[in-house]
Amino acid sequence: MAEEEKQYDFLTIEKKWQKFWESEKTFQAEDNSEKTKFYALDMFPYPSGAGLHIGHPEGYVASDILARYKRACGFNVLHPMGWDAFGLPAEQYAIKTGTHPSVTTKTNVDNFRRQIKSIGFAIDWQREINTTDPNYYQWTQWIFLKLFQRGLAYVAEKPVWWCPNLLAVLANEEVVDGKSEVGNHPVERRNLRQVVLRITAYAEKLLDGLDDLDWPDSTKRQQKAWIGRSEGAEVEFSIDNSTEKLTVYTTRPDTLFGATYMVVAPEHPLLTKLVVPEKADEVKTYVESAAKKSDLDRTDLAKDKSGVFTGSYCINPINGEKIPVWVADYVLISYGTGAIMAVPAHDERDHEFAEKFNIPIRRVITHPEGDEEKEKLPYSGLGSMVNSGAYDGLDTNSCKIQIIAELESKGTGKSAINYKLRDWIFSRQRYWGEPIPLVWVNRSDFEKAKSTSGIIQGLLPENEVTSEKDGETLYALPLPPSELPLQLPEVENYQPAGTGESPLATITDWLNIWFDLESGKSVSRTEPKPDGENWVSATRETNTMPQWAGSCWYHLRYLDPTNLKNLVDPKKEAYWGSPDFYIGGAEHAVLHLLYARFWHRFLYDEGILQNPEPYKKLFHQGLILGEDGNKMSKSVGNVVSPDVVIDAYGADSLRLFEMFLGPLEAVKPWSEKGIEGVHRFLRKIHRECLNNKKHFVAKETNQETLRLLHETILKVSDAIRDLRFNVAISQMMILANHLQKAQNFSLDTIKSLLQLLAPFAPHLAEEMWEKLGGTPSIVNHPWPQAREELLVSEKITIVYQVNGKLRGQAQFSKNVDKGTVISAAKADPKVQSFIEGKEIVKEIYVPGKLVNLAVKG
RNA sequence: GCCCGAGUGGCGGAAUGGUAGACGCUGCGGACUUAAAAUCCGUUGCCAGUAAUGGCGUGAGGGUUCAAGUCCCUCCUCGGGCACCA
Repeated sequence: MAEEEKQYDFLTIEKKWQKFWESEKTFQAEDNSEKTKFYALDMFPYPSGAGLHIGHPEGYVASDILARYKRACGFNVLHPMGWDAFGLPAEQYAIKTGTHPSVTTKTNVDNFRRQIKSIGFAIDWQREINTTDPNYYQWTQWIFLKLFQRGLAYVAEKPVWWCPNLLAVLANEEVVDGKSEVGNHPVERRNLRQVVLRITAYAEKLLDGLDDLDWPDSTKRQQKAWIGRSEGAEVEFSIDNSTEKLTVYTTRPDTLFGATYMVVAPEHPLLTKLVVPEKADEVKTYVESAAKKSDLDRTDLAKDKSGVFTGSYCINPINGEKIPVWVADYVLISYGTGAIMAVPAHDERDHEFAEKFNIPIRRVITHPEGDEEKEKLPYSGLGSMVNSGAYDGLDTNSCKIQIIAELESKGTGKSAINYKLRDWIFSRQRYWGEPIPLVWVNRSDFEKAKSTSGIIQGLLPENEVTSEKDGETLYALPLPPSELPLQLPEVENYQPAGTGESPLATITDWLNIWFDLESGKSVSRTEPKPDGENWVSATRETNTMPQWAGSCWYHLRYLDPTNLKNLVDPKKEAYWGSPDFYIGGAEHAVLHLLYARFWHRFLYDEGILQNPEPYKKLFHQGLILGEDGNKMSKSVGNVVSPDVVIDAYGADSLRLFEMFLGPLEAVKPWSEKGIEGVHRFLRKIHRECLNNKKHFVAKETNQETLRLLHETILKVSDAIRDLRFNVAISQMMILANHLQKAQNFSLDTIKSLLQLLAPFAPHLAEEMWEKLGGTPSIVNHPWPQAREELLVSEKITIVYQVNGKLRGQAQFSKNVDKGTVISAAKADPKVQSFIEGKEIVKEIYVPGKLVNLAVKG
């Protein structure tokens, strides 16, 4: 019987406490609380069919430890979970099997929820959200309409990745090495009608906002590079024998005297006017071949530059020099003005091009240290100006300023700022996404909408949004909030239209509607036109939103997940604010985190939120690799499922080991043997807790035990705050090993250890806490406080070094003076053998730590 | 090519400029057991030595310092990001 009781029956224990937490609502966050809030957020998962693998919980365990720790410290903690459930896999499964994506999604969510619950997180499940729930996505649509109203959404033909196999347009991030990320199919470029969000309008704000964020430096750097701000000038070149002007953007106006040719991108609007008749055929062939190349080909061939002379010349505004204009695909139409002045002496790309086509290379900057003649070109650094007329002798930076001033005074240039950031293509030609709540009408109905008083009138952007369809210009009208959510219609076939339109384009009774310009109501055109003069014929937008949309604002919905009137109640938003801790993979460093910042800042500018930034503190957990050191993947067959691990060792062992594996941010391999180690540790805790012969009720009497306990409290608390969970666990192991060896120990001691352990291994901690007479839940008991005065012992060990090498040590009372220690060190026989016959040049004493004798000879 | 980050035993990893290798895994030896499992005890960086002990050791080389895994410079390897953005 005794034997049986000592078994660590983790499966029973874990189930028991998960039930307890659920029925007692232990982790329910309070909306009206006097307490300080703590909001821990995980990047919510896409519920795939494959279920959770061992990497998913890593971040969740980390945030859970913080959540439980903060709770024990008296905070009102919010730790929610939800599902980013729109996305391609469910849609592709639907195409294959005809199963509605919502069915697949529900199955997958149920499985993910079961798995996550089995790990025992302190999650407030009453706040669970799902981006595919119409009650959720109506607010995603609502935010879109706000963006539309403010002129931040428009429609344009955009070259996008088209995958003939998936029959879908792919986002850049879904294309890896010229293949689709899903399925690895070839992709090509195609111009398609897209809804676009004007994120570039927020470039400056998104850049500036980074400074105040407590984020990993590398992530901030990535966002900075992605936004890619540069300062320079726009310079206007007149075209010889033409009234047209060619404007270029350059970051190096100082090198203007070194411009020996110009380049326009193949797509440049002035190109046709620049080409002289003799060159027409050659240029036409070149432009056509460039158009056939994808961006990938164009960058792949970066090493081999190509281009054609147009036959035209520009006039350099600074010196009147005539310089030839070329067309070359190393200049991108999408950046700057799509044209450059080429300075081969001081730009690597221009240099390569000039060498290939024998264009003159003129140095205008000397290297500050260089022997001018021997110096290698291109040189892109700073120096002093030469061959630059009146600017000779100036340093690069002042030359920049003065040349811009001269151009400005002549009206042929001005300083300018450019960004690499492009507008965000926000539409997907797919079924399984949020429908975009716009309808399209003809010009006269649009004019009528503008002059019809009613709800629509007030929701129109300042500049109309138009789109060409079958030669006709259509005008976008928004649905009013009262018509949201615009739900996905049922379809029979999930296959995209194949024309580059989504499956929604094939559902004519959903697509074609009567639309009331006054109320924004709509009915299918399969019905008779309703009475009233403001009903017009319209078609719905058939694009759906990208998966990023739902995740742009989910951190807000957790604060108020069931609110039907507002995206979030302002009072709740004021209390909870933004997450105090946000954890997720570094793969989202740019896209998700930039898009979410954009939306959040926009909502802040709209006065809906109190704070401009969504995620003040961000952390990326490192990847967990397979036991073989490779990335876990089905094809390699090294995937470890949490279900299997929990079955064999329990959720507590899983949690503990994921944290013990190494630093949270590090990439580290899984190890089956390793989890046995932490499992043994838990068994040891279990055994020591139940070994009541060793327990006594009075305060801890063993000074060493007491000291070690408080050292452990201190170290574990610090380590949790610093997210150094592996170190925290090591320290608890040290204490557990000590208790195991001790004759006996106080109940206080072991109960304190259980409290420290509770955030890591909550089930076992609860069970043992209860067995030792504590009232559950353990998280409701205040976190132990370290008595630091106990950590200063009466006796200190001082180390003797000779020339920095350890040669002995001795114990002293803690108030010992320098002289005593140094003489003791010199008297030490071992130390003596190393200083004998040598001259002591220096005596170092680090109080309480060591003596170092520097000797010579 | 450019910008980051990281290199510590057989392995995962610890170390406010101050005793390198905590803690865990593995291996080895032992206790308990009829035996095994579980548990416990000891040991485990390398070289020399029976041992005491000594020498060497944090990717390589140099430097700063009484003292360097830690700071500085150069280089190598690995990982991540960007990559014709003028």
